[in-house]
Amino acid sequence: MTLRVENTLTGEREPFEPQDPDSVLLYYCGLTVSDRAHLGHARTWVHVDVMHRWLEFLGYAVRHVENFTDVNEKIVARVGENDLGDSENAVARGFVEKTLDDMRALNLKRAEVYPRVSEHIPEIIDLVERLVEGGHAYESNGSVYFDVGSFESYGELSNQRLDEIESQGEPDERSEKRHPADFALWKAGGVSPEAVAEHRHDESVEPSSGQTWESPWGEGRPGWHIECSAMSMAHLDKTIDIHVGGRDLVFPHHENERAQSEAATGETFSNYWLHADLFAMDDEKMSSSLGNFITVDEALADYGLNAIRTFLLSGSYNSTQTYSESAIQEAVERAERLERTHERAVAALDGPDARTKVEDGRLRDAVDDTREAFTTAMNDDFNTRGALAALLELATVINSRLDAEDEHDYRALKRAVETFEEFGEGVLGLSFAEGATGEVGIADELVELLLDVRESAREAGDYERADELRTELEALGVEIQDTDDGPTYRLGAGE
RNA sequence: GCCAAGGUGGCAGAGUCCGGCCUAACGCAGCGGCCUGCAGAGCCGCCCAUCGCCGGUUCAAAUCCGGCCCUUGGCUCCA
Repeated sequence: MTLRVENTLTGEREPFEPQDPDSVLLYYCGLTVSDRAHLGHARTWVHVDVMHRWLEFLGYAVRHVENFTDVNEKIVARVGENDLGDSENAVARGFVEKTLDDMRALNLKRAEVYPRVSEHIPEIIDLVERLVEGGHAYESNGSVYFDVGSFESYGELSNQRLDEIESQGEPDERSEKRHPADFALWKAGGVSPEAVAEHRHDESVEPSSGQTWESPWGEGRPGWHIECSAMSMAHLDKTIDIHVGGRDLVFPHHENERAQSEAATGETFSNYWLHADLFAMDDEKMSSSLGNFITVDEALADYGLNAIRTFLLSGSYNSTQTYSESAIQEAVERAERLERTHERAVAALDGPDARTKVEDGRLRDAVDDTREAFTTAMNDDFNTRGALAALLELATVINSRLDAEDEHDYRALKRAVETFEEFGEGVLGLSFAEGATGEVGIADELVELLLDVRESAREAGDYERADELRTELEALGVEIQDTDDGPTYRLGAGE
């Protein structure tokens, strides 16, 4: 059973075979740090994170490189705004820090490196020089353009025909370019006032033109696409196994990246191109520029890690997902079901009724079936919804068996718990750790105390008082459940 | 206009590559029952789809072929 992935380049689902059978070189086209990250970014991150985790589960050493674009006119447009910073670099730094916080909060595995454009100007210049020397690029008024006509398979990734492409880049570039589809590798001077004006949020601030660097063609800034080629080669290799990013980047960004990389090295840039589909809000793409977004930190604060990850993983990465309150609510329920079942299984495993001599065939079969179903789903182009379904089916059997029998199969229960942790936590990145959904410490002791008070009331038949306590605790985010073994509770988000 | 992805039950969303186990997965919502002082959780069961439309291939199609309609994304910054 091998992994199959949908390759944008060929348009087909093909068996995944890395160059080195033991490792995977993965480059993820990361964020332009000009604003807080939103759920759309989180969706792609979480899916790429699960890909990373699954590849490791399959035994590959994953070398994951993910850039931050910190040189960009949208960043320049925000210089001086509020207390974001008084230079392009300072603004970018602030958002990089926030973004890393968001990533950590989403429980993403760390990349090997998070290279930034501003740190790779020499590599970018080198690459542009090679392209000029190789006849794939030309200088014009201090700017350098890639000659699309010099790369015969230009347009193959995005299925564009050269004669259908109207023009790329800003209007003022047109007169400098030989072919309208040629794109900038290096741009003379700073960011133009028009470009800055287009993205400004605060008109009262003195506009900046951003940083510039010395180059063989004079002062200037790197073009948007060249960065990923340069950083990918600098930190991975000329040829990588997987290039992944959002579907909105296929053209022109990835098309150009591929063209310039392969023109420079003469070798395949990436063997597999994976694209995550977008996240929509009211049937419209969620995006910073449209302003219709929910930030990652807001979403996490409202629903918690497990619900958000479950929500984002409830469809496949390569299909569009639409935000809706009811879809999130569904994810909340699914995530809680997994959490509760895990908790219950652990309690049973550690309790006196888990016996080594008991053999529960149904539970054992269910664990085997789950592991197989989960693996099959993940190997089928990372079908996370199917993987989640497998785990939820196991949850039903676990609950059913725990309900039905007084004594439990210790070994089977242990494997079931391990399956939850290995797949649910290890692969899907959920967290079943104690206190994952709330605070621990003194709060627990206080809740225990109130539960004792409530139990006394119940024993005395004062249900009115008992229900009142339950209702009030619930409003504070403490869910009480009465069971045969006494009351239990879970800390939730509260109101 | 060109390119791409998609149209499956009230919602959400697999399955479509390799046609039959799909009388359509997992789940949310809803309904009934068990359990419970009650509630919740859990369990058992039920309800709701012939898979955008038309035609074709086939013993057999959500799955293959052709045409059409619609939605979204890209062609300007964007995961």
